[in-house]
Amino acid sequence: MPQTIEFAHDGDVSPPLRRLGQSVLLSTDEIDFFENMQQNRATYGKGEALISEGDEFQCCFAIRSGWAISYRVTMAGRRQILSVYLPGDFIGLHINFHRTAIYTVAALNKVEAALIEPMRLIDIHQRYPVLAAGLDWAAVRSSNILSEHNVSLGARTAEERILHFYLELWCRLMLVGEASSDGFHMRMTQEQVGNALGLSVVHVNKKLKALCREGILEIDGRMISVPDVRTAIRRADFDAAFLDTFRIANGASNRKNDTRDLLEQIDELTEEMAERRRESADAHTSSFSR
Amino acid sequence: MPQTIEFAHDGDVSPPLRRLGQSVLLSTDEIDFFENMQQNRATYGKGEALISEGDEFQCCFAIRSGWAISYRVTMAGRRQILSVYLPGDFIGLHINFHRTAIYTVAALNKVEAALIEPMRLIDIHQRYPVLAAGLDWAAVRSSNILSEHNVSLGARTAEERILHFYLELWCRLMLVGEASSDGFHMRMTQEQVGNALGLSVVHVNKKLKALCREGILEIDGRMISVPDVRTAIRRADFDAAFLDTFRIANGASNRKNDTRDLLEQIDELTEEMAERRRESADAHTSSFSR
DNA sequence: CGTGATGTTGATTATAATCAAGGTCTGTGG
DNA sequence: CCACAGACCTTGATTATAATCAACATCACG
Repeated sequence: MPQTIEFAHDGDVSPPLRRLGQSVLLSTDEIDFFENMQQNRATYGKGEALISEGDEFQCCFAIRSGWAISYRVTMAGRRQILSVYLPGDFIGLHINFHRTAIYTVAALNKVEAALIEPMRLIDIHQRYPVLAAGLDWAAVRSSNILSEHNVSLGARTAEERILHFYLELWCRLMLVGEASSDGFHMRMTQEQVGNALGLSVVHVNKKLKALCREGILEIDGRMISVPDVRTAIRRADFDAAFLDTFRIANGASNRKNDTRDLLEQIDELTEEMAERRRESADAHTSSFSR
Repeated sequence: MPQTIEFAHDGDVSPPLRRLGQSVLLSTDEIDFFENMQQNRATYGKGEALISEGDEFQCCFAIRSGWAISYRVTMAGRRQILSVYLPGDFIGLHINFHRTAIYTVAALNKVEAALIEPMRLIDIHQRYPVLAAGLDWAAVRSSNILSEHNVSLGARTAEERILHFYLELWCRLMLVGEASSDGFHMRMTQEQVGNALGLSVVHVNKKLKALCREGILEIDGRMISVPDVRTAIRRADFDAAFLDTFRIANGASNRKNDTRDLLEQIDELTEEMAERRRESADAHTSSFSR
């Protein structure tokens, strides 16, 4: 009940709350508490570090606007981007006790974040179980995204990786109302995409061009659109299950209808893919080796 | 206080408890509760699935003995191993609410696991905060390991990946008393190593041989040893920070001294590496682009 | 024994990195 | 208003890395 009231005007809701509200049914009490909790804010300019490798996590961040990335640099000097944080995402959840960061987090463009002290998180777990479940859920989701990236890096071709990555960003942005069925605004350079996908800039560029020539992607400056979602999903081996899009499709929301429809469509395609994958997995062998 | 008593005879302690005891100081109450919680057990034969992709997680697992892996299969038929679960590890932590698994978990050899229902986990979070913190910690660690694999897959050469992986397993096994400074028993085939590292069997084999020829690894059947830890760590770009080995080095334990010494030594080397990495990161540029 | 799983090796091919050079666009200061 | 610098994108040529293909060796086990 409180949900529909709140969601009647999505615009008044902070992106982090919107994300939580999608996976969990919050009471007005919890909503108030959570929104009030975001008073303590900070903004970061392009390239500025929110956390540096080796530092101690002082608190958790909830992104209210802008994009951020986490990355590590190998001794050979190669940079690996580990995750991309979009509006509504949390950074450093479950840092109840001080821990040193094993990666750096930096703003890709101007970022506004709410700072959430560890005490608050403990509070939540004791007093607001549903809200706590939502946060746990967010942590699990980010772990799932990490797993999916592992699959991309280890078992997909350059083309699949790139397409998969763009589809993932598109879906995640739609879920927080920052993209429509028309496409999305890409805020990473091709070099950064390469650093996320373990590919060189040059290779990213060439495959991107090839995808455009084939009509699978459309790129106009930094605007990305996907003319034929169905083939794109197939070509990318994209299975949206790891993003939990389906939960939203069922929940009430005043999200523009075309966006919701598209997400639903993607979920259906995902189902098909999953089935086909199960079949081929069976065909592989009875045991699990190879 | 209770900790030293318990740890006076490590052998009587379940591997999962041992792992938790390393990161958190448990009371006798919590220890009793946790050990009693593991009555409900199951064993799985080689290749048997603990969880299948698409299934709903019914409960969380705590590995008491044996090795397990989680993996996904792409539509192209490539298998990507996401994580390796060793004795003392948890699978599916933070599954308070039912979720469908996005990967399959299968036993590599005979596995004995304790089944922990979601209710128990909620119990723990309400009644045993320290134990809960230990479990949270374990979840964060497994996420960190996943991140490290991302770095390997995206930014390290085949040789580095392989060496890094072997060093990781060795350290993790030492932490639960399943390996010594002499080396460890490898329970994965080269094909499985390839599936974990995004490499073909053939390539794994060749690089492994090359590492042996160079005297960096010694392989006798399935026994692996590392003659010169220092160079191995350097060659692998190995930074043990993601495994939290240091915590143990400080804690009381009757682990064989040579093993503890070795872990301490590895942590020191890790520190050196981290410093050098920070320097080169600074040298890179003031801003973060490239 | 023979069969299947695993490890080993060389030859060939494919994929992506690296190198090199130029192009476009944007913001800045003269 | 123009010249310039810096960031980003684009393209072709060359090289390196790892995949694939194809045998064969070894071992454990029924």
